[in-house]
Formats: sequence, structure tokens, C-alpha cells
Amino acid sequence: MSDTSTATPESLSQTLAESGLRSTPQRELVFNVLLKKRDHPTADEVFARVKAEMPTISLATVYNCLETLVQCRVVRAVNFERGPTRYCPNQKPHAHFHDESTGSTHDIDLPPGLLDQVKSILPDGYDSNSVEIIFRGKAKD
Amino acid sequence: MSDTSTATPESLSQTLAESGLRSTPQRELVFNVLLKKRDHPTADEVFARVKAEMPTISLATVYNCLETLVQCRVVRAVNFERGPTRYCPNQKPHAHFHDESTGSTHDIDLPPGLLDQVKSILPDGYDSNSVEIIFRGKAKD
DNA sequence: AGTGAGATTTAGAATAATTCCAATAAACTA
DNA sequence: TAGTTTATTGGAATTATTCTAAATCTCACT
Repeated sequence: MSDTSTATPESLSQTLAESGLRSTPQRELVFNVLLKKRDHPTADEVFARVKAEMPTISLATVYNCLETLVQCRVVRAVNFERGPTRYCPNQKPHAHFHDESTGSTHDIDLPPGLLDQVKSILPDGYDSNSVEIIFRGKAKD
Repeated sequence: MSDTSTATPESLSQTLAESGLRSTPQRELVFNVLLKKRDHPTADEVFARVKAEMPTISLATVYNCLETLVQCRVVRAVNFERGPTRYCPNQKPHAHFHDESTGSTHDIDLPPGLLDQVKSILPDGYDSNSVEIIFRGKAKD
């Protein structure tokens, strides 16, 4: 069963090219690290994982790569309060559940139409291009 | 027509007392400043407005007061990406619309039941105590 | 009114995440 | 392969916020 909800490593260089950006070993590796363990890591955590494979990479580059991937829309940046930004390669429409006791983040699939329904509460004159839904609480397990 | 959606200045000292906290001129003033101009100011902006009336107040105190008001649930803290936290005395259930071209923030009233409906998409085992909805886009005007 | 305990305020130092910068290196193009 | 553009790098800088320790205030009790 193939997963159509995320870009594949193979398609990354194409996606980058479509935005006029270059495929580099650093960008590929940062993306692969995000795909391998989908636990919404921070830039620091991505840096640590990436350094294991490419010890010479710099933190600034990790920030640059993450920013690039977000621009290309193959990765989403997620924020909770003012905590460090977390990164998520899930491209399906989804909400986030932030477990306040563990600090962990879970993706919540959205039923089709929910985002449009939520958008429909906007009064005239509001033109929204994105809706974000964040739950906070405690998740079993 | 009275506005029941926010605590009144008069009720603040009572609300504070209920949490075992003292009413102080600084806390009252910070709260009044938030009520007077409901444009989701940052701590720095609150500091500037408050200093006009109480020139000796410190930024640390403004942070402390805002934090206290948030704890008492008479003020909500709102974050967009990693920008500075903004403060909002609207206690009605509402979403936020973040205008990306002006940086301004608008409250969007929620129809009754919407939050419960959104919460109902959570799978078993997720116990949420708050739902936040953020729109991004362009608002007319 | 006076005293002590605890709460609050204050200025400045410290922190954390991120961005900026200028130099080097790598990648595409002609 | 030379030249131009794009990307990476390490370190300094920035920003919002929190921490710290001392001074001040408030309240309850005498």
C-alpha cells in the first residue's frame, strides 16, 4: 500500500526543481530524517539525527533546509505557544493534538469537508488560505 | 447593552481573590489597557501603553501581570508562529484570523456547538481540554 | 499603630530559538 | 571549464521571554 500523503524522497528533487531550487545532499538528508521518524522533531532534534549521518552539517543549514522544505510545501511547521518550531512531513489535511503531560504531538486526520465547514464561519470580507486546528489535552498511552 | 464577554475592571479584584491573588495597581492597569484597545497587543505594546499612565512600571512586571491574568482566565494568550505572544481579553469562544498582509488579528465568533463538533473528530483515547482555530489570509479593509 | 510573613515589583542578567552575516564551497550554464 | 548563481558554514547578533535577588508592598494579627 503506497502512502500518497507525503512526498517520497525520489520526488523531492523534482519538487525542489519546480520551485527553482537545487537538490542538495543536505536537503535530501533533512527530508529523509523527517520521513523516517515522524515524531514532530524540533530543529535541534533534526540536527542531531542528521549529524549522525553527515557529521559536518551545520545547525544553520538544518534551519535553511527546513525552511526550504516548508516553502516547497513538502513539510509543515507546527508551533505550540512559544515552544520551538516542530516539523511534520504529513501532507494530508490534519489537525494537531498536543499532549500537555508528555509534550508529544499527534496528527489527527480531518474528515473531508471539515476544513471547508470551519472556513464557512468566516464573515464576508475574510479570505483565508489556511486553517489550523490545535487540540490540547491528554492522550491515552 | 452590557458586554458579558469579558470580565469588567470591577470584577478583576474579585477574580484575583478567588485565585488567592492580590489586586494591585499594576494588574488593574494592565487589564484596563487590554480592555481599552482590543487589538491583540504584544507585551511590549502593553508595556508602552501602561507606561503612559504609570511611568515607573517595569517590563518584567507587565510580563508578570499578563501571565497572572492568563492564569485567572480573564485574558487569553495568542501565538502566531514564533511571533511575540499577543493578549486578548475576549472571553467568548472565538477563533483568530491572522491577516498576513497587515499582521493584524481579528476575533471570529464561533457558532454554538462548533467547538464540540470539531472536538468530535478526535479518536478514542484523546481527551482535549481546549481547541484553538487559527485562520490565515487577507481581510478586506 | 507595629510587626512579621508572604506576595509583588523591579532592574538587570541570563536563556533559548532563530536569524543574520560574510566567507567558502558546490552546482548549473554557456 | 569559466563564470554565475545558489547553498553551506561558523559565529555573531537578535528577539522575546524568563530568571534572580533585592526592595517594596499588603495583610493579618497584636
